[in-house]
Amino acid sequence: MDLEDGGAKLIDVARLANCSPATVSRVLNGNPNVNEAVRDRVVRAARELGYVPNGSARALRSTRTRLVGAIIPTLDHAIYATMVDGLQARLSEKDVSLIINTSGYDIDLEYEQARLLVERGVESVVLVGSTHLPTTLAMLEQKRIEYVYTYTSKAMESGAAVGFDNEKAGRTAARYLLDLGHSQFGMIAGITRDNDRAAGRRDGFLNELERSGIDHTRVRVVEGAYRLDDGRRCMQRLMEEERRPTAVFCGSDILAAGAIKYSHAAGIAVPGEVSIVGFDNLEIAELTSPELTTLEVPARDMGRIAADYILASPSQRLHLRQRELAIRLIVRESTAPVRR
Amino acid sequence: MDLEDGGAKLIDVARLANCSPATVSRVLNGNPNVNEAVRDRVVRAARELGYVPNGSARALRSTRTRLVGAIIPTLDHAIYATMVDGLQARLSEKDVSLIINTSGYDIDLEYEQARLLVERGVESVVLVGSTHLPTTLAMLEQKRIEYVYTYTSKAMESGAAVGFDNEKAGRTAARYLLDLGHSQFGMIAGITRDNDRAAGRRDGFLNELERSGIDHTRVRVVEGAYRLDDGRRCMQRLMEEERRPTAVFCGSDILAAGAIKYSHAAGIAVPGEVSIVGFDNLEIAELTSPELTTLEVPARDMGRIAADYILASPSQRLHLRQRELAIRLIVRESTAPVRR
DNA sequence: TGCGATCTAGAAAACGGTTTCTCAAAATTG
DNA sequence: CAATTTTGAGAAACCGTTTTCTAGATCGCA
Repeated sequence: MDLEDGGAKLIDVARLANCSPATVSRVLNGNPNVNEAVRDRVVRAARELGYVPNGSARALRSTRTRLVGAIIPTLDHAIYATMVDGLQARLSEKDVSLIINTSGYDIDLEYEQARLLVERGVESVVLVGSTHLPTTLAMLEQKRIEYVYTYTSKAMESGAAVGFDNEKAGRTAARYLLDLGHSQFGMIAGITRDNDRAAGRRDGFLNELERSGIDHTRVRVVEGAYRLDDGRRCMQRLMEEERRPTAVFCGSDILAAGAIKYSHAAGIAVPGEVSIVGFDNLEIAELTSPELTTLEVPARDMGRIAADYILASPSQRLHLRQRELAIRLIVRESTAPVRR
Repeated sequence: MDLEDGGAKLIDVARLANCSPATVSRVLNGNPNVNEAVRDRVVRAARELGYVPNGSARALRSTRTRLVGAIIPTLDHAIYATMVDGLQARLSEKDVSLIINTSGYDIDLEYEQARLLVERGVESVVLVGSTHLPTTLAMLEQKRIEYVYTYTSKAMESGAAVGFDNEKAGRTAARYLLDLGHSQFGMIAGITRDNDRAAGRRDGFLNELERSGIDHTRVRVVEGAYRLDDGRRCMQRLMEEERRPTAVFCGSDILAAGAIKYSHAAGIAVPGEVSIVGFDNLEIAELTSPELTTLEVPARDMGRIAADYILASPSQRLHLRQRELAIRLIVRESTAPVRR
């Protein structure tokens, strides 16, 4: 009768070790109040039976699941995949498992996924950005589930945030291009609907221009999803305008790469005729020709730091609630002073 | 006393709906043997209380967790991230959650993660490639957990596989370059240790060359991790050889992109002096100049099909056990007939 | 030696659902 | 209309752990 169904249970270990289930539980959980000899017998018995505890039972009784959820727009974009990679790596060091869901930038779908995560008993949830359904947040709060915003630095009343200031990032791009002497601007933003980050970048960019006397209505902003082709198309629209921009800020490196592609095809010199700034500093920023000037987003760090927050004790958390990471301008070859 | 701890439980719903817990359970699980009126009361009560079932309790009693695990080398490489994206999307349509772990190409670490997944009660595990510790597989089998190999088409005795034939892929690359008239070859392989896929690609490449009378000892093979810089360095080593190759096959697009970068810097014309073939057909293949000739790996499809297998009933599964997907050669600009 | 404090470990009660068993009422049948 | 089947719903057992409660054994110390 050795071909057991699922395997040995705790009580089987107890029997083999000739002790009570309670004792086995204590040994397995590192409770010190157990005699050396017994401990040994239990460990041996557990190994012999190939015993693996039943997580559901454990979770049910102890009300601790050691489960974390993350809901991100997509794994198809390196910026999120890398964040998750960092998050997962750090969590798994502490035997915490990560359930991941992709919402495709849809906050209604996000709610459904959050609900499922709650049902699974996750103890924390990592979210992207700060645009979420009120019901989503209410549900998490009602269930006393920690949540962490990423890619944004503004935490709400409850919940924490680890990320950067998207508006400041937009301003940085504007400042840099202004300093190069540009005065004709265009922007290829990501889709800003339900996306505070894309919107923040755009607003920061426009605001900084405005502060330097450039009316934002004179700045053409087009939006595209995060695909190469969108970048191409958007750049085309920008360059077919009556007054061509000499400087274009893109909401992501992918869009920027597409913009460069289009420029090549259309015989527009980069950065000779138009300077292009990307966002993210993905590996591809080094692959475009010319190489892409861009803003570096600390994706992996965000994941790691979010994990640190989650793993911290409630008292430690207070210090970690709001964490703004720096974003750096990486100057490469796709930008130059404006040509007279 | 409304500020409840975690929220309402099933029994609270039962009380409010004035029925037994069993009935509530039936309603929530779509059991048809329940009167319309009662069903209505239960649904209403559940909504009113914001009831969310406790997954652990449910899993414990029903022995079904609706949890799937995936262990991949890294999320930092688009080829895996995209597969996971497809996998997750399909699974979540059926309310199955995905726990993901990255092993960093370390099969010992993979075992630890598999163990944790087993403990969590996952019903299936998605693995990458076919190189795994015997104990890992034994554990899964003993616990009657389905597992699926991806990125390889050879299933073992037990378990399923959805992927492609890496050796055939290597042969395809060789055939293509041979047909272009090349006779001096080099290869930049991924790290082949514990990596059947990278090794398969290399072997297929060398075998096909050998079949055409090219001694494999004359083909220099260097290995690099999957970073741009590794591609650069490897290409350098290849091109500093006495007899320079005129055709180089790279185990991934990233390596190929690095190789092209190096060639540029070193003033070696691509494809004039050396043809370069990549592998994966990532988005970056369109960004290099010249654009990269490469082999397309159906990453997203693998994820989706793996999900289909997992979601299938045991009887359906038999048909799906081994699924070989086609890989296509995408000819772009980085390859050309050998120069006389 | 005796008495409280400290260890050690077992018995039994949870945890929050699902499932089985049972039975009354309603519907169907001859 | 009686006998039989079907339907609807409750009572109670159960899933596999952890935790609380309890108590015997051992120890320290007066």
